[in-house]
Amino acid sequence: MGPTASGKTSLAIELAQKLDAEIISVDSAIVYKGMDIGTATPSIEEMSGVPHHLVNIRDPSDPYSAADFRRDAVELILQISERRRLPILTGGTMLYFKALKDGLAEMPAADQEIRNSISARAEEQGWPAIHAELARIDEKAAARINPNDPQRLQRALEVYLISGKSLTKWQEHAMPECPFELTELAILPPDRRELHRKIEARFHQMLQQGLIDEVDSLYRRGDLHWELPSIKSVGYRQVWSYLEGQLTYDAMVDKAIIATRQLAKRQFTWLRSWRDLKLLESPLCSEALKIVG
RNA sequence: GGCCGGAUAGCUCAGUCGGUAGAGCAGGGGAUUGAAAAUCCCCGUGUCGGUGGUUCGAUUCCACCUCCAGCCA
Repeated sequence: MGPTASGKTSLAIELAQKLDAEIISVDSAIVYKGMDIGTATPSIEEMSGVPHHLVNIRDPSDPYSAADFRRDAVELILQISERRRLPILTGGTMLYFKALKDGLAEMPAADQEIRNSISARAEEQGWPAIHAELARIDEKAAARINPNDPQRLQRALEVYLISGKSLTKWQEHAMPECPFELTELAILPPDRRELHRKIEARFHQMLQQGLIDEVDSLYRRGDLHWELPSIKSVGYRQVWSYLEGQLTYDAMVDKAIIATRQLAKRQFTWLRSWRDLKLLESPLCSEALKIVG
């Protein structure tokens, strides 16, 4: 685990080579096809023959979720173990790690039509009205969810509309245990300013590698739009706005770098309170090997 | 050289009819159960460009200076 631009990918590959392991990506953007440059998906050469899983498995029009990840990761870990090899999970999507470790309560999956109808109502009546309705059917969820948080309000109401049972009721079920023994290792760069410099340099590098063209070919498909999780991801969202003429080139570069820094900050927040975490200050393979033991 | 604006938080700017000032963005902290690279919450002391003057008191009024932008020559 580690924030963006901390060196997870190359460390994981080096470890995998030394331990005869396979890599499972834990990343909500790397899963999408045709999104390689902006997600820093390792190239075939960088993978150095190490098998990678959950990379380029979804079309950007088809949203992936934490529940999808948990299901896929559990299955892959079992398969890799059967081959008598070690699975290494690496990435920066902390909710996915948490879903694997602590499980997810059983409940209905997302339903785009219901989401659309809730959004349409919010458009008319405002999110506070949605919050008020949620308070009638699920007092606990309404108390917990901020009235300004459309995404969580929508989900809580959606679960009720699909199943007739409140989110809180579903969450009262025991979470499934993690069926595996985990060694949890994180890179936590000690100098934020240094990480910020790396983030900036890396975005300029992505531009040189052809990020604009990559996003443009998604843009020109015509069936994708800015509300999709894929297109909302860091870098893609800003280049998309630039292609639409909403941002100047300079503003796009600025905003993309800022969004990446903010992503790194949220990743730090997850990691600071993570239980049982072994910390590395920099992506050093020898130290990591010692910890994995 | 003359005239006119401007100079206030890291940035863009508001404001103080004279009682030492606040938004947005950035940045920091936190939350996180099928969108999570998402979504949301909390956090604002800074020689108010410099030096003098008027005043009980000046970031605010006045003078000069410095720098930036515009117009005129």
